[in-house]
Amino acid sequence: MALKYSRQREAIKEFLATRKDHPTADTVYMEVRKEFPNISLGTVYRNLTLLADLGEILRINVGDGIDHFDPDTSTHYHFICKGCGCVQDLELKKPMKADELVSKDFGGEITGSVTYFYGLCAGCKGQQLS
Amino acid sequence: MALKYSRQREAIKEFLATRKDHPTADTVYMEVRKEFPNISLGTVYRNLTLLADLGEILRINVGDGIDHFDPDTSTHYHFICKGCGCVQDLELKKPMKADELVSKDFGGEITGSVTYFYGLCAGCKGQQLS
DNA sequence: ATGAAAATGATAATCGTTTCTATTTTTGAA
DNA sequence: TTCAAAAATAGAAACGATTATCATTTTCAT
Repeated sequence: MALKYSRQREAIKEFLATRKDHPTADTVYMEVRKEFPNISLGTVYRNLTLLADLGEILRINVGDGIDHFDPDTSTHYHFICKGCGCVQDLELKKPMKADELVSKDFGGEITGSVTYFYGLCAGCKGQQLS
Repeated sequence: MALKYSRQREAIKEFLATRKDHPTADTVYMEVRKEFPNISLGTVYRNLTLLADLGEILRINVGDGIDHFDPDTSTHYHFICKGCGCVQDLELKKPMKADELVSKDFGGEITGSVTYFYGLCAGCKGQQLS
């Protein structure tokens, strides 16, 4: 199971690095296909999963039932627009220390947490009808 | 689109009310089938979706790709065990006011947020091999 | 250059969920 | 209590995202 180089995987990683909009596997497929016209959708899925397992990218679950991928693995938060469905990165005044908030009578062990924010993005908020 | 009574919907709602473990549609199906042997899986899905839309139950997305359902619609948090996959309710010392944390330069509007906690439940923590 | 290990493309399979349609229930009014 | 329209059902087919299969191609240490 030693990792071997592949041009397709490199193209997938490089494409994702240029995007801040958290594309889906299908979007990655459509774009990378411009460079590799007969890359397989299976190859895209396989490599996205591999990169996520290696910790080089993030797989995020925004609630639309489709996996999105994020090249930024640093601690940050996500906002999902209920209007257009777009996914944006979000700055917090101070990062939440979620595990410190948990009541002590919880018998298990907290190792992490994920928070998603919902609402209307700047664009959708502007074109709202009243 | 006026709502009409149905025994199946009532059975689904009643069954869900007895459970604190956030069952999936399939689990609900298996259980309700004991009372209605030829209830359809489609009926279960249709009613769970309807009840969630009415706000009588909660549809939760724990990251395993399967929708779970929660009869408790009050503000509370969820913990997902990485060991056994179970979903538990979680008490916080004080509820998070997530939207207050968002930086002011965010142009959109935050209407809500969801937080999931991950780790090992009490049971899985106990039987851990070292 | 060679061959084993890994990756690929193409396609089939899987699985949770939704949709379809003909039939049955519910419900309110005659 | 009948009756018919509206809503709900069972059963099955359809769907869409993802994963698995497998024969072929690519990578890379020797």
